[in-house]
Amino acid sequence: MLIEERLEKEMKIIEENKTVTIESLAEFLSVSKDTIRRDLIKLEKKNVIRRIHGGAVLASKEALIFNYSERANQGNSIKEKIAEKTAKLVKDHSSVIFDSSTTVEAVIPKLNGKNLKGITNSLTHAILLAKNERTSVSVFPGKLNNEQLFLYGAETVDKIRQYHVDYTLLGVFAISENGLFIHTEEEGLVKRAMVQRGNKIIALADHTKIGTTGYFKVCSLDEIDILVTDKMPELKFVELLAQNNVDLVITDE
Amino acid sequence: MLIEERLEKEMKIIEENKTVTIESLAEFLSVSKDTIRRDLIKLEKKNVIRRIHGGAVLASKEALIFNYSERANQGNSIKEKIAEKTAKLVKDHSSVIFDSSTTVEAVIPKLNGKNLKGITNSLTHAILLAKNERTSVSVFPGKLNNEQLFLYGAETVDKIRQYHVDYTLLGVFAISENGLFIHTEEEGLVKRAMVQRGNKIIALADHTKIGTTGYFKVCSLDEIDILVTDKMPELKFVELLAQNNVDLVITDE
DNA sequence: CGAAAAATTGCATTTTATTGCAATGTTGAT
DNA sequence: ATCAACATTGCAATAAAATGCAATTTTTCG
Repeated sequence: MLIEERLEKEMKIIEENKTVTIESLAEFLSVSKDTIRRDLIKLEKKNVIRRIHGGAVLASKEALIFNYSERANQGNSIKEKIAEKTAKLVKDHSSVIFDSSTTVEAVIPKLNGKNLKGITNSLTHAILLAKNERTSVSVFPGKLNNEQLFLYGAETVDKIRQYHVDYTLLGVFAISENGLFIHTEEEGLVKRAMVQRGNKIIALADHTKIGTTGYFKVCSLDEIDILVTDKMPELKFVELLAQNNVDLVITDE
Repeated sequence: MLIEERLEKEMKIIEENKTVTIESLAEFLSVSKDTIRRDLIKLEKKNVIRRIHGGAVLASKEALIFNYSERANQGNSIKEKIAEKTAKLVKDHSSVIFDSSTTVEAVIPKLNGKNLKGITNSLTHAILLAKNERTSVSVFPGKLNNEQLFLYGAETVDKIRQYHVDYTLLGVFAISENGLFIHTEEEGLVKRAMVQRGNKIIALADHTKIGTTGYFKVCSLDEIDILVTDKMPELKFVELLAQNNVDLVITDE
């Protein structure tokens, strides 16, 4: 049986019964409990179930909140690797602004266990942050983008200006010698304000985004402190980063 | 049996009887009193019960609804009926403040199709509102309650004061001749500000909440305009509402 | 096609969680 | 104040979860 097929069967059973034991699933599907456990971990990562001692329950409310079609293809290893490295850069007991990108979102679960003050304009990020009980979360005000669930507008920008934090985590749409770019002004103005209010600016961008430009300029290269990416960029760009005092963190060794 | 299942059963029993002894729970569920004690500690941490010598009592009706019975009697509950009636009171093309109660949450899907400006301090409400494409949503800033995902604090209250809307939808914990009450100051201060900034205040309360009082006073009766509930209250209370110019809307006919 | 890389799976081992019991400390009704 | 009932704490037995490992299967390339 294909794994996907098995996961679907498991999901179906949990949906029908609201709860399930690992024992019963293992027996019903004729695989070991270990396999069931690993399956349930996968389902939990998609926020469709909640694991509990001895089994799992349906995560009805979570399911409502998170949009799975987008989130289903997790394990996007580039993003996960970047997230992993980034999480290590964030010291315990610090304050962090999280911008509303999906790369930044991937960082949040990796920060689990740290004592943080998290501030964000993304509703989904806020909910993920709230799962770490050691994190105190604040949310900026603003108009809500109904699709992507981030807050924006003058209110958001004004509020950001009242904060000052240790780190700003910035998801990047395009980065080049001309600076960092994003495709909408809406988000751009917010990101720009976030850059100005962070002590250490950490930009996250996979290699496909390096050397490209976009519509709205968020900031110039010298305004960021660290760039986390998956592959070593061209020498020319590496030198450019050095000239602008940007530390480069590469996930591939 | 899974622990979660046992906790649900315990909760159900407490819900029905308002109070319970450790002895009876231990016997009924065939586990030791020690286990019951530990379970009750868990439930107490979730703020749904209060432990007392020899047993436990229900913490508050509102807290109860937040967590457990919500899942159990989904469907045609009292809450749904109240939500249905409430939605009809909200005119198209109006602005609405939604407070963070689950009763108010139930109203949101029923507003689908209307052109609204929605403003809320609840992340889950905001996400539900965003599903209606004709609704523009704003979110108040503030500190996030990690359990129940609502925003609160001075920032929230300050921001509310900058708005003025056609309707405020208010979930109520207790209502009586003394006014409207909620069990935490955290939420109370926010609700109080919301009442002051709405043109028409619609309070939502099932019959069990009428004639009771709580810890923190949100406002007095004359500050609300409409009360939506499921059963006709005592004549005395109906008269009281009339004296305070509160319209009464009943779901049961 | 076919070899190398990656993923999957079950098993053994270590770590953590749950539970009941006993010893000791507290509470509260009379 | 007293004493029985209750609560708390530490402990040991058991069950489940996490981790590491090796065998097997599947996927990915040239």
